Amino acid sequence: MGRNSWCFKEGINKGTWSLTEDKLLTAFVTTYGEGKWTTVPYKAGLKRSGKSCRLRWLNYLRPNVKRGNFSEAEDDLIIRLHKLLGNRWSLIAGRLPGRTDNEIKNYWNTTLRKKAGFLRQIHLPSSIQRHPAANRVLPSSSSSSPLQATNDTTLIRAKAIRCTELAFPLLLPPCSANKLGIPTKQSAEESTVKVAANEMVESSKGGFVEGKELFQEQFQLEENMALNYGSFDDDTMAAFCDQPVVEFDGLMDFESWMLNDEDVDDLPDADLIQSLACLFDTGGQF
DNA sequence: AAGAGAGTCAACCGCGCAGGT
DNA sequence: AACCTGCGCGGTTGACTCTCT
Repeated sequence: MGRNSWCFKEGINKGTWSLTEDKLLTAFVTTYGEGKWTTVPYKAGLKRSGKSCRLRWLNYLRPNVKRGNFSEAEDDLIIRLHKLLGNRWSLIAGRLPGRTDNEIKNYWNTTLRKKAGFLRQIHLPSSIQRHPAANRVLPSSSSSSPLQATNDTTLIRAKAIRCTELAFPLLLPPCSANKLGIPTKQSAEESTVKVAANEMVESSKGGFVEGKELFQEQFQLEENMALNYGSFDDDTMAAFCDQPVVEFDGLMDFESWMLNDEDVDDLPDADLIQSLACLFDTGGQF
C-alpha cells in the first residue's frame, strides 16, 4: 500500500545527518517550500529517502523549532494533555509552540512518564467503576483515540466517577499537618493524601468544606491551568499570562480551543468530541 | 582510569489513511 | 472496486553520553 516510495534504495544514506546534508535540505526547502518529499532528495542532491528528509526538516531544521530543556510549565502541560489525549503526540505538540511530536514523545518516555506517574496517584477504590463513556469503543481511528488507555496511561477523569474516598497529590498550599495528617509541601512529591469524601477539610479558599468539594476545587484549578495556554507555578497556583490565555470552562471551550487553532492539523472528529463531552460530564452526581 | 549500566534522543520502520487514477 | 501515491503517526532502535562503581 504505497510504501515503495519510502523504501530503501541502493546508495541511500542512513543514520546521522551531516552538516552538508542539512545545508542542502535547508536551502532546498527554504527556496521551494515543504511538500512533495519524494522528489526532494533528487532535486536537492541528497542521498536520502524522502521520508528521512521530511523527518529531518520537521524535527530539526525547520525554523522556530525550540531546542533545549523543557520548562516546568511545559512539563505540566504535557502531562495534563497526555492524561487527556493519550499518546497523540502530534496533537500534544500542536499545543506546545516550537516543540515537535518526536521530541515530546522522547521526553515523555525518558522523563515525564515517571513524573506523571506521581501525578496520576489519584486513588480509586476498587468498587469504583469508570464512567461508561470512558470505555466506549470509538469508530474508525479508534486506535489512536484519546480514550484508549495504554498499559501505563489509564485515563482517569475524576469528575466522571463517584467516590467515597479521594486522594490527590499535594499541590495546594500547605495545610496544617496536625488537622489533616497532611505532610508538608517538602514531602508532598512522594505522598498522596487520602481524604474521605464526606470528611471536613480546610479549603485553600478558607473555611472548611467536604473532601469531595476540596477535590473538585483542586481538580478544576489544575484543569483550568493545564488547558489555559499560559504557564503556571504549582507552588503559588498562579497562572502566568506569558502566552495567549484561553479560558477553559468546560467542554465548549475545549472544543473551541481545539477547533479554532490553525496550528492543529489533526482535529478530533464528532465522536471524539462527543466522547470528551462524556468525560467532562459528571454523570449527574459526583 | 576504565568498564558497566542507565539514560537520552535522532533517526528508522511499519502501518494506516486520504485522495487520486 | 482495486490499486497507487504521498504523507503522517506512533513505536522502536541504536549510537552516543553520562553516571556510578
